[in-house]
Amino acid sequence: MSVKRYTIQDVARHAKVGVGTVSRVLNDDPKVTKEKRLRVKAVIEELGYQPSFTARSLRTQQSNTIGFIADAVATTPYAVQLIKGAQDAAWKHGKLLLVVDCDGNTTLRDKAFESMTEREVEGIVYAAMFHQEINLPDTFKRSPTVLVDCFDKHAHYSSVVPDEYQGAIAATQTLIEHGHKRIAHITNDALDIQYPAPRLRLEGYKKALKDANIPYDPALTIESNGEALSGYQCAHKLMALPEPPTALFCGTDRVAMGAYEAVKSLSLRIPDDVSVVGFDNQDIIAKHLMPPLSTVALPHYEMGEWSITQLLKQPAEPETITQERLACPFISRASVSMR
Amino acid sequence: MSVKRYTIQDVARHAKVGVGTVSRVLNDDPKVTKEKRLRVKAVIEELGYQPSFTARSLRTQQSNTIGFIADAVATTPYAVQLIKGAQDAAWKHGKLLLVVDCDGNTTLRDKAFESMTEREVEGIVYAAMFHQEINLPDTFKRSPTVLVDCFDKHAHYSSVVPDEYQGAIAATQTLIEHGHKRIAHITNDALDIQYPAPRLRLEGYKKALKDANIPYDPALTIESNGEALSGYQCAHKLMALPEPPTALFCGTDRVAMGAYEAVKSLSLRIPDDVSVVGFDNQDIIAKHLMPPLSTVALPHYEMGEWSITQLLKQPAEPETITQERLACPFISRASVSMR
DNA sequence: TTGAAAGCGTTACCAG
DNA sequence: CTGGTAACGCTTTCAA
Repeated sequence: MSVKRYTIQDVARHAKVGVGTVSRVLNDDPKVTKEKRLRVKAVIEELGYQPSFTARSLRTQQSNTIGFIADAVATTPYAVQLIKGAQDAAWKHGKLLLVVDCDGNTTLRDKAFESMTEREVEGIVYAAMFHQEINLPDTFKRSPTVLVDCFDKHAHYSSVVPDEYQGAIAATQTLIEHGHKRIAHITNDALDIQYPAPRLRLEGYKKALKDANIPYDPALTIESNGEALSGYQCAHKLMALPEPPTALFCGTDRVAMGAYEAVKSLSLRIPDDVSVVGFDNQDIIAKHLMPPLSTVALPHYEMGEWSITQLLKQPAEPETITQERLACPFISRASVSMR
Repeated sequence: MSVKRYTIQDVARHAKVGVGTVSRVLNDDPKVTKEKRLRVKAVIEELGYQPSFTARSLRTQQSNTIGFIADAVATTPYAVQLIKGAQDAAWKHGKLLLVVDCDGNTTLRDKAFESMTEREVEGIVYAAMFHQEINLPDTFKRSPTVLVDCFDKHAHYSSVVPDEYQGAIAATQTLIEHGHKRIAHITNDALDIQYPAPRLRLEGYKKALKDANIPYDPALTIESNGEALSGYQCAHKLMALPEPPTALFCGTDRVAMGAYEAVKSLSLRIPDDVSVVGFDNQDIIAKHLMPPLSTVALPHYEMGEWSITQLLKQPAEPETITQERLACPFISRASVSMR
């Protein structure tokens, strides 16, 4: 299978030049005569020579490799976009990603970190699979690291998270602009637990209401666990209210999926009788629901991209720790209509 | 940020031994006196010394790194399981994965391949995101390569694909065991295109019917494009038949999602009035549909695992090219009931 | 502009 | 058992 590899020596010998010259050709050093350059390139071509990245790394002390540690890819489809964004950004800089998913296992996480620093990665991005506070051991400070979809209590690392608050405002505002006044909100988790997403989404919802001078009616916000079944139940409760909502702002697309089921079971139509918007933009749900679901997107790809960009400019300004919030765009499909 | 790294020389000096000894300690070479071993270990600890993987790679000529090229991760949530399976298997052997998603772009794919061989990866796994035939340039033969969820026309590489045929048999059989005789099949793509999945699933369906002595009724198989809306339309056509089916075997979970919608719009109940089974086991759909969807799972995690295992045993038996088919287990949820 | 030679941090061989 | 030293394949001085 894998053939014997030629070395720079072989190339030098064949081209009858010194290794230094070959190296210079490889690195596009201008001070090589055109003639030798051509000769060397010809030999490289002929031999199918490929420089050894390892040797180069050792010599230059840079690996052109970045570590990507994912928290719990297994349970979420978001990871893909996150990795993709990071990977594309890395690729643009000629770097590759070493990916490991530690699946919530902190021992594995720390070992992965070690394996990566051993390989002299130029930095590490640590990605959680949903917005949360995390606690990294101090070891991580030994390598530039940036956090994605999570943040460190003590703000020791740069981080990027979705702007849930703004996203919720956008969703609610859309509903308001469509003439809705009784807008319910099904939260995507119990509010007494400490995840930021459900809380921020609720606050965004309230803020949009307030800005539109619509009084906040506590009866219209109801807690789900983020799953479809729970969404179904919540929507039922909501629609059974003396003065039922005309629009449902669901904390999650999955919840929206359940809500769809509920309003349909009541022989009501979406969006004619009730408008619904989700949160997360899980393609597979949002696009395939009938009608397709308007929702707000989590900027996973962008967060992945941002993390690498941030990492790569870190050496220049090592002490700049940035906490970034990226916008959650509203994706308009067909589940919202004029009241 | 990243601190100055100590070298093996530093450790040797501090411990007052030769570098060779330190190296031996690092590699658990038994012939080192306990005393020196301890002393060296203490110094390593004290200094926080980490061996340079790069230097080691250069010297030993092995990178302990495997390349993973994904075809089009972006459009599918399956990728995650695939990567996870591969990564877990690699990790067990002390290897890490260099991941790049080339998004269907063959130029990018070939460049990624090159970047990887430059880094002297020990092999490459190339993963398509759905079962298909592919065509890799000859360059790939320069490194041990194994194919996942796809295969090479000329069988130049080992490959692993899901056993769609067996999966379809399992699904259909389950329906038959539940007393169904009029079982429809909504294919998950036009059958005149050359993807293997829809064809094999159809064949499995026919085979199961035949084994149960149920005559195959062409009116009961109908072509969808694999999407929910199409599934909805197909299901409607099917249910409008003079003698409508009592069970729907959908070529895709998404199709099943549409089919659910259709049967519900007819005021029929699942599974009481009609049973439905899907294919793919897309958690996010299958688990959250109401009722939860019985379906057949694609063995993505296992395929990922298999690919690495295969790769790592390749050097031992370089000429063994294996074409593997992995079982698609039937996942029983709540959408099938006794007739 | 170029070739020779000195490292980069390991491992592995070779004396001792 | 151990220390010294020669590679591994490259980049980068340093003279010429």
